[in-house]
Amino acid sequence: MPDSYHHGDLRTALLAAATDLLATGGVEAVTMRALAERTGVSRTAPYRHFATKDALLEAVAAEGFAQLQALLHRLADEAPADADRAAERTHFAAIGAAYVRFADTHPAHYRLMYGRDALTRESGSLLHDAGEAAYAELVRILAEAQARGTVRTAMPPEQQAYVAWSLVHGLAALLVDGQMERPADLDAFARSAVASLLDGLLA
Amino acid sequence: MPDSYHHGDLRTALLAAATDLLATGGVEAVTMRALAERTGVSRTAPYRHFATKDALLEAVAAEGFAQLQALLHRLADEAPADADRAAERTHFAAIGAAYVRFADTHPAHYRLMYGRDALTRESGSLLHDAGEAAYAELVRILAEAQARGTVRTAMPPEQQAYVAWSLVHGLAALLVDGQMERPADLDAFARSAVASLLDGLLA
DNA sequence: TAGGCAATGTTGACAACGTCAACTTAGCTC
DNA sequence: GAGCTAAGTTGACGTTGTCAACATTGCCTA
Repeated sequence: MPDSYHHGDLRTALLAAATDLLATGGVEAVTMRALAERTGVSRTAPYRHFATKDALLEAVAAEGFAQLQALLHRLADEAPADADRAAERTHFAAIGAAYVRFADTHPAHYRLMYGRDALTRESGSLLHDAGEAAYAELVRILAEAQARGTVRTAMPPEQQAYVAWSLVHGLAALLVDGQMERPADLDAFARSAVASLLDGLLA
Repeated sequence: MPDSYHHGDLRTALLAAATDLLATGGVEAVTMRALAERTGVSRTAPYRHFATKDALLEAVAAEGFAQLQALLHRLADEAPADADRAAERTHFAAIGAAYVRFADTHPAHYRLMYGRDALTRESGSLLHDAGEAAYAELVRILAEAQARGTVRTAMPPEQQAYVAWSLVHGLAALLVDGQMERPADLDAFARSAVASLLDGLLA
């Protein structure tokens, strides 16, 4: 029912529009008014669905984390059945590279996910939980590998996960923030970086 | 000469005030008007010294990179004279931990340094050069170790530097963005993370 | 089937902010 | 001392986030 007084599903439309603007023009391009115009609605209509602009951005960021988590989950399930250590190592490297590729594909979105003010990140918040879930996925991956016995190390999986996460996130962040010269073969570079770390963790 | 029409050294005062506001209330607290008030000057006076707010923030960020570079430089020169590989490993780990500590001590400043829009990061800009210099410091550290022969690896130092930088930056970023639960002993955690990576790079 | 309530959307207004234009002041040079 | 220029001031404007008051609709109930 176009042109009706009520939109139908403004909330979803807003998130979609925000994601779009984000990809096109960065966070700065995401303004309440622009969103309203894009969704064909008046300036303040979005406030019926999001208390504040920050809340809306938080929801967008949370969506990003959900996607990322789903990606990791999918890849984790593709673990080689007959896992020897070398195969597992390669598999991990592939996951890490996929993580970096995600950031590389959605740079503005990725920045938003991690750039939100730390204050809006209190426990129980949408964003906190979404980020936590993505991290848990990493922990799970490492814990399963330890349980299978292909990977043995002194560090508990939670700690390992932080270290591994730091590496891929750092790589992604430097790339996305334009701080790093883009390697000729990003995928290969990410793989070898993760592989190196893995070798170290297992030493 | 207080209360005089001319301030004397407004540019410096502005940078100091900005750094202060940044530490106190985050980037959001840094507004042109607040800076003017802090330095006892009218709203638009800052524009005599910085063409735009972005330019001012860029200068603040560049100062941060300079500090970070100086820190790394100082630590690099403290390399153990009779370097065997174990000592060198410990030394690297200490540098990495210091890097993380820097971010932890000046969280908002650190975020500003890396969070500037990639567009303002063109070659030749203040910020670009400052970041580049800090990175060059890392490359130098690793190149010297390779030259001394204590560290041997297939990767060229520039690439190694990116990997190492990714790890410490990732750690710092996760911490500063409130995404990581703060480890009980941050310093020890950072050290062991860097040490693990090193082991891997040398394998 | 009519009435009413709650959800959703609209218009008008405001304050904060970045920034431009026009004007003023002070210090230094010739 | 005259005057140029760097540095500072006031006034104004457009953009943005957001509040308050009002309008419209869909749906639930009597």
